[in-house]
Amino acid sequence: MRARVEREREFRRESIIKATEELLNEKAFESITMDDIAEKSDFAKASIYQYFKNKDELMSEVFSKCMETQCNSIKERCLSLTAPEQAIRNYIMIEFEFIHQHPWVPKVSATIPFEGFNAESRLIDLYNQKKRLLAAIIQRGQAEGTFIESDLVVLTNMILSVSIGFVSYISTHMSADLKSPVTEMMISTITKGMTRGSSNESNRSK
Amino acid sequence: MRARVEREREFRRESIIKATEELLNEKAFESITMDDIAEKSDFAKASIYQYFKNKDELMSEVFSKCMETQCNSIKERCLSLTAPEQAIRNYIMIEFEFIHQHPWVPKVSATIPFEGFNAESRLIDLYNQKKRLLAAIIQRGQAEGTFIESDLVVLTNMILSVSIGFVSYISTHMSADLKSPVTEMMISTITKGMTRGSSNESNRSK
Amino acid sequence: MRARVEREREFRRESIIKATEELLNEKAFESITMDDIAEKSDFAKASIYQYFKNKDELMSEVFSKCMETQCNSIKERCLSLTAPEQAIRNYIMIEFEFIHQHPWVPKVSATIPFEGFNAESRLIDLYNQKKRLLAAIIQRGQAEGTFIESDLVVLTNMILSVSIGFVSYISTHMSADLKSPVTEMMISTITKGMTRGSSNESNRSK
Amino acid sequence: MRARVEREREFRRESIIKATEELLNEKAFESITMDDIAEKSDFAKASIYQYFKNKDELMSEVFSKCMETQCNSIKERCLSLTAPEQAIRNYIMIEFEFIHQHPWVPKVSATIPFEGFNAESRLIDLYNQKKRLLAAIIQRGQAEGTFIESDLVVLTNMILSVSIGFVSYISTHMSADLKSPVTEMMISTITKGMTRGSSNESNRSK
DNA sequence: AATGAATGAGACTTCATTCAT
DNA sequence: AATGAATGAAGTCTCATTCAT
Repeated sequence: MRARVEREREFRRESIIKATEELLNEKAFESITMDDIAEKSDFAKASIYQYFKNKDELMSEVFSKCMETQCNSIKERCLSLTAPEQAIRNYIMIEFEFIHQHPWVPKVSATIPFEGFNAESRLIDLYNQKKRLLAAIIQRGQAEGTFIESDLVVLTNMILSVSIGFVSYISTHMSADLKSPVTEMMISTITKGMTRGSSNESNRSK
Repeated sequence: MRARVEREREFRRESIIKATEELLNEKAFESITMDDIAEKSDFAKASIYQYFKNKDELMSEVFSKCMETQCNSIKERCLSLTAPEQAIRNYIMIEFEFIHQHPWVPKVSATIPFEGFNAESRLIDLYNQKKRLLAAIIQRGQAEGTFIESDLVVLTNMILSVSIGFVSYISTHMSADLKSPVTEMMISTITKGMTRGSSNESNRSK
Repeated sequence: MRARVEREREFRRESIIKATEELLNEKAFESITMDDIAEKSDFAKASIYQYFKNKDELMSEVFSKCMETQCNSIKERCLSLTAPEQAIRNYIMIEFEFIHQHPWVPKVSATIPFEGFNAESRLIDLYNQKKRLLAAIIQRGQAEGTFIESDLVVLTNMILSVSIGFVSYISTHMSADLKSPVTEMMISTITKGMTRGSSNESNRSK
Repeated sequence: MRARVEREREFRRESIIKATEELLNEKAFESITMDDIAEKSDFAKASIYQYFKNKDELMSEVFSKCMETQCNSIKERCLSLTAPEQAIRNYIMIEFEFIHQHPWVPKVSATIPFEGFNAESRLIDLYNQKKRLLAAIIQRGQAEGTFIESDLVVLTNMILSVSIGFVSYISTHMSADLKSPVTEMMISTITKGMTRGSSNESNRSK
């Protein structure tokens, strides 16, 4: 009864989010209009305001949805693992896959938080959650003596940033193949960069 | 006589570009209005159109100016060097310094070329020039046997992308200090990643 | 249901067209602004863009509407007639009446097609249709031996032009009375000019 | 001394007028900008304001110049003639020639006086002068019994208007040849229309 | 709940005219 | 006298949001 109505409402909300995502793959964040979204989602423009307070909220929701999914993937495929090295590999792989499904994210991330965009705290929370998840992986690796002992925060931020860089490479220069040797090479480089006894032999020997 | 007038005109042009650059540090590319620029540059809005045909041209000019400067730096500080490893270090350092002076660039780069923005070919040319310069550095390193022998194009794109990642790190997490150990660490990581006999021992041994 | 909404929309569209027409009686085509139209039609400026893509389209529509009406009048009151002489008289009378209701037309016609105005082909089509209708009248008159045998195209264009001249007279010098002897005199002059055996006795005798 | 300066000033004034005239042949009256005129006349835009108070004055001057010339022609070639019929023929011929040299005039005339254009009284005076000249020709013809005896004012306005019509034909459909039989035919039609004993035999006999 | 219609606010751009040298 | 520079006012068009049914 009530439940079904509620479920339907949620379904329509989702379909608007989906339409927006599709648009994000086609054109730049700020040049997407409510008209675009209305057309793509097959709702009247005014109807969208029954599901989202305003454009900013809608956009927040779109981004949140993505990051939520990603956070869940990280939890599932990285945190439970015993081997820290493999966990990091998986983490990077998740970033790669992610970019594959949401190629517009790097563009948008680069401009968020930007002035005038009232990201709800939820979005920022999610970003921090992802960071904490990554930190947890690294910390475990350090505890087990697998990873180098640099400052945890620094290391986390670095991995995060390097990933963005690689991901930018992926989204710009590679079309589809996540299994290509280039991917493997990049993953290796990052992993080695933080594993004791591989790329940091020199450091160690000092 | 003529010369002075010309110089003054150029000076005013520059000051508009400068004002725009400052705005780019404050807000996103597409939400900067001609009114903003007018106010910041202390001209009447209409006056700006005496120096730039339209908003796009002005923006193009701002970007071009930056990339030109950067290309020149690369030429000066990387190409003449004998040691390829040092050249690469310098290249990365230039990227770092650059981001220091133009923190808005990564945000903008991530969204350019974006739909609807008619970047003049000059902008694209400059981007390609930078790529060619980097390729030249790498090629020399490969020729001398210093760098790993992966495909030149792949390697170039990778360095470019990784730099963007690091640079994104810098712009997000570090305030000012280019001399911090973190910077050094990042540079090392990249450099090692492409130098024979260090991070790629394993590859070599294969 | 659907039909009423549709009808109402059409009604509002018409009312904008009407407001524009009224303005055309007050000031020149190019100095009418969208603000003028908005005020006259009692819509917000932005609303007008829901009914017409842009100013040019609106203007085209206004012109087309007029010419369409005129073409229909010609069809009704000239083509079915048996006597060619009467048909021509009616044609001229229609031009007179037309100018009475749309005094701005000669001013606008004189400047259309003018540079920068993207008249849709529809407008040009209508103009040509009117020409063809007139030609048909004349041709019949020639076939029946009533009209002089000059080249059809030349004759058509001439009548068209002379009408413009007379109409310009009407719109400049006469206030309202279409039944004045002057009108009759002008109609006679034109009609005689093209009827065999009246003004062209001399030609005939050659 | 002074005189030469004065003469030079006049010369430059003329050259601006000439440039404007040329532009009038290229594009519509209201879309000609002071920038256009500046470029065409090889003056700086600001300089034009040293010769003409504003755009309207400049335009007035251009039109006046033309009409002045035409009035002079009429005086020379029509008023001195003894035969009224020939005088009218010449008058029409002058209109034709005029349109040949200033094809933009009909377009402009059709929109003058238009709102917002402050034609100085001089322009209107000239227009009235032309009218008086034509009236004088007709009056003489009537006095001598050559022309029909309709009301002088009406007849004058008619001729004026019909000329505009023919001239519109000329400017639209004929390229260059003023000597074509069509021209002759049109002149004949008008002349006959107002000469006793030709096209108006029927009237007379009534 | 859904939506066609309406709109205020604001974006970019143009242009006649004035200012300052 | 000549002109490069500056600009207020105005024009066209867009868009997120609200209103009314």
